[in-house]
Amino acid sequence: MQNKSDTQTLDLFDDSSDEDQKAIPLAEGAVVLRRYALDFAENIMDEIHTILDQAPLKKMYTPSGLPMSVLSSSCGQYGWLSDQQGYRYTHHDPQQSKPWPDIPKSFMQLAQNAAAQAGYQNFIPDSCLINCYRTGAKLSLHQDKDERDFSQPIVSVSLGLSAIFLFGGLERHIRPLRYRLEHGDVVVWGGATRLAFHGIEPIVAGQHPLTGDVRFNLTFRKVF
DNA sequence: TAGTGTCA
DNA sequence: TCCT
Repeated sequence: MQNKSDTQTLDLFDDSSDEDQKAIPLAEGAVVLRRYALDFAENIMDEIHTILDQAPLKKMYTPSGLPMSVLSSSCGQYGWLSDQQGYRYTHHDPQQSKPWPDIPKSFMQLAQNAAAQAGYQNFIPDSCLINCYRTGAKLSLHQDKDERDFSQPIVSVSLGLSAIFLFGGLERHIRPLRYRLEHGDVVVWGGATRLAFHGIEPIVAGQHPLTGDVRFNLTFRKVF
């Protein structure tokens, strides 16, 4: 870990080899499980494509009408939506007028195991947001607070192109730590950090053997 | 912050 | 108010 140039940004640099699986603490209750999902990545991508056939990726707009750069879909009992009506979870994919696809068993197992590894037992998500990041796509610093249940953690799985993850504090003014998330990395945060501000810096153009020119992210939540 | 927003 |  070291500071970068004239900013006070805390940058975590990882010097371990690519195959190393290990837990890297970001804060109290927040950890990166490095390469945790690597062995399941091909299966996960197959499942993602099956889900997206049923519930296609869609560009979302903030309640103010501005476009988000990521493309989104969901699976599970609840799917996340954003439009002029606001942020919310629904049982149905409005574009398909049918329920969101189920969360595959392998996803449930991965999410539950990762949560347990991070110290959160019995995590049973009821929603999985699927975000697709193309070149330049980003997510500004925000909190996940549309859920009802803040006692359960967030489990985030990175696939394909890497991205700089921003992990801040409970208030927006706290300068976030920056961490480069790579294919197979899983981030878990909860407890005192459940409502931490977080985001993703613009994706740098690249190619990944499994996902091509994009990054996929799965975010598991317990909404209700 | 606060908003005809996708080029404010 | 997960955008600017």
